[in-house]
Amino acid sequence: MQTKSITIRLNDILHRKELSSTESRRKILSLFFNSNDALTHGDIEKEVGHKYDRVTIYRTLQTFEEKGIIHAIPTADNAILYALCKDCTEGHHHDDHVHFICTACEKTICLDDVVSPKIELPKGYVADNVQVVINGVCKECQS
Amino acid sequence: MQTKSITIRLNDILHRKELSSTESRRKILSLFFNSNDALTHGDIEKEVGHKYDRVTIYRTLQTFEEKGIIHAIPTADNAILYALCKDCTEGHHHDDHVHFICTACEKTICLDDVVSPKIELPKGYVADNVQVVINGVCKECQS
DNA sequence: GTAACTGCAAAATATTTGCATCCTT
DNA sequence: AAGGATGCAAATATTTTGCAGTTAC
Repeated sequence: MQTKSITIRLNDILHRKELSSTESRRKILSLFFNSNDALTHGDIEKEVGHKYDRVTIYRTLQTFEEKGIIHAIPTADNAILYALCKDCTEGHHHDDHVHFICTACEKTICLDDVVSPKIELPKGYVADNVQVVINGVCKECQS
Repeated sequence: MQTKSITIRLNDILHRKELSSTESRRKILSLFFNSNDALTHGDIEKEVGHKYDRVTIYRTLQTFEEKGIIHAIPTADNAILYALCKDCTEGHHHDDHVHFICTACEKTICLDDVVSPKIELPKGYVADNVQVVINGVCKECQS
């Protein structure tokens, strides 16, 4: 049975991060797995309706980010976007891939295979990580 | 007299963008000229105290951004940072330089001379603009 | 059983809107 | 004088905090 094995997988992820496997966490985590694009707090709230408290969603996203399950994507407007991490560990994110924001469908996508470039900085500056966000038109929206 | 010539310069910028030159706009614009790093709404509010209404600051920042006087810098936390534009026109920003966020002094700096790299995207994706935000330690904060 | 997690209430903070008044041109 | 800009009040939205009750392990 498909559903059961997914639940096991979610349990597994949570336990590896030393988080207890609760219904709300499994549900929110599954939303990320079922979505190709990044999600905001608002997106999640819309999806789950009043099933879970808004505060729980805030706390869950924060916990997931701290534990390296999801990462925040910088955007110029005020919404914090989150997406699944590939290889992040607690307290240390390795999301050195490019994020693509489509101006047509408004979706934000992790281009996991496109790594951030090395950038030559002026003398005295030391880079820790490089975040790249590209605006444009995505594959799906090309006419 | 120095002060007067600065005022003239601010007037000039505002008039070129077809904005009337008001005290609050000149003040806020001058803050950007006097700051090396990017500013948030909150920074500006702190600087001007209760001299101008909070709403005026919101509206001024929005107007400045629309007119291409300042640009918003994407960050992963919830604060929108603004910095002066170099060559932006109304409705079209050309801020293809790198932004540097120092993890020590927390300042965000426009590296105007470091341009965003060309990035090879997967088939079907078309880039409009490339935003690069680098976290690290800035020149001033190197021990 | 116990520590961790959630829901509820409420506080704190941030942002937007409408409208009357004032200022720039 | 006229249109645009500001200030104030208030509505709305967002995020945080404390605490009591519930759940996972």
